Amino acid sequence: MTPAEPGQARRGIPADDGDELHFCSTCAFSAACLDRGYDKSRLMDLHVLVEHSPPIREGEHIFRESDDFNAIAAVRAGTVKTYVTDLEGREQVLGFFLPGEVIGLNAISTAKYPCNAVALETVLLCRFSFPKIATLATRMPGLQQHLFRLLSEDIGKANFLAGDFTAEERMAAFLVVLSRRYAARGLSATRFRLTMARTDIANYLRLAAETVSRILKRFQRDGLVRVDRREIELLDRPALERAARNVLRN
Amino acid sequence: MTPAEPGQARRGIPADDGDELHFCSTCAFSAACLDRGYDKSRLMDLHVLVEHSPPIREGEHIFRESDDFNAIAAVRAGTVKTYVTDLEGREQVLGFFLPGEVIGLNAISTAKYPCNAVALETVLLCRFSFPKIATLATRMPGLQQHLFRLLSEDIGKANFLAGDFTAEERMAAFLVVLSRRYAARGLSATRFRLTMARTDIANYLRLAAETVSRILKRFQRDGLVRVDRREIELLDRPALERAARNVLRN
DNA sequence: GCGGCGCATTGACCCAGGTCAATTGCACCG
DNA sequence: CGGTGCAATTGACCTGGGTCAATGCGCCGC
Repeated sequence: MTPAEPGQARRGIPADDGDELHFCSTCAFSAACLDRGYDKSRLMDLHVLVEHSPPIREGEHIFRESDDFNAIAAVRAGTVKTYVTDLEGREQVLGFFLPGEVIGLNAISTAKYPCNAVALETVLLCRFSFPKIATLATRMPGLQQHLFRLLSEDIGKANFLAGDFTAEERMAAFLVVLSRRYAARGLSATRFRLTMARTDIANYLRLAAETVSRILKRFQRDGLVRVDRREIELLDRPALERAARNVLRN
Repeated sequence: MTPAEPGQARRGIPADDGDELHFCSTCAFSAACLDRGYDKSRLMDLHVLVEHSPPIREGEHIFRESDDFNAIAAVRAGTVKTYVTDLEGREQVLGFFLPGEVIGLNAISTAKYPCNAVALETVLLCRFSFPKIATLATRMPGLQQHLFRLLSEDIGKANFLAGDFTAEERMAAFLVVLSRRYAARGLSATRFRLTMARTDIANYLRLAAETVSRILKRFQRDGLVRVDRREIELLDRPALERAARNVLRN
């Protein structure tokens, strides 16, 4: 079972025999199901089709480009990086996935994973066979709705990288978004660990690693953040939000 | 009813009274339903929940940012541009939608349209109430699958803009993709009309309009294309594909 | 403690593409 | 047919951020 995380209660569904039907607290589907009431027999269905992965160690791949698609997965612990490599073998980071987030959604259309996914630290997953969860969704409208929403959300996330923003705007937005995502999981919004290397951040933001260094240094000089190796503390959140406002638009 | 288009047969489903249940030939859902066999009563359901829009003239909006989301729509004719405006009022073009393509999918997650959609020429739509089509999808697994696929596809399209590509790569990829999309609709892959202004292309590709001009001119000088106002002919498709290979990765 | 490794930082330089300012050219119109 | 207006083009110049090369620094094994 998932270790309890700071600031977040473990979720469980009382079954009528007094036992509890446990969902891992970070699983992206537990909240959806709990929020809409449930039909116990169907939650059982959902529970049964989950497969909790053994720990995946740093550097190990979860799937590779053009592998057959069969399952989506919610990250339970750790960080997953997705990337593609271009024809010259250069890596292009597509995204980072934190606990509670779902990987593999972009594989549905082609039935092959269109990118690689690798663990940046020890990772635990909940895997869901996609055919099975889709079938189940036909009987659980709430689940279907949740899947539609997850997919739709990911379309919107594209804008983050798509705009022609300055290096500073990108970096600020990256930090603010990370902070929000950690906060949504009940972790600190102001102090957290950058679990990815500078080169990965740079690559993701379509910047040079050198630029990331320089911008972080500038942010630190201006009192926006304090950085120590991979630990970061956001000191002036409003200023960061302001710097990111064109990217985040709210 | 939709006027027949060159190179594409009109689709119809024979009903047992000898009459035909017509789907507009460009509607994104007709193919999905026809390809998987059908249950006539349910196709009727789908047919009934379609609302064919009256013509929307150039410059008219289909929806605006933060409008309540209620329907997705397949483009039947014309081109739709989606865009957002940043805090300084500058426009950011998110995409162009040609006949057969579906707009509004990125609105599902928030229940509000996250962008504006405007007609670039006279546009005809098939609107589908989203709650209704979602409900219907629970009874038509093929339709649900199709919706999942459409959504998943749009996630992938993001990469197109996300990479750090050169102006030349972007422009070449834009032309190749347009060509493929027209070809998929049975139109010419080598001669077509750029239905959007240069500034829109530039904005979409995150380039300056001047750069688009210069690149098109360079392509023309090198014999890759012939451009006349908004008409374009692709003369050296292999060279364009080569120029776009890093973006398209295949 | 020492050497080596890999990530991160810093500095010097350069260039793709942005910006600004004209100019062209098509379309529409009275 | 000249005038008006907007999109597109062209040229001159500038700069954000990339590239390259060197250096720093925490960490690990020995």
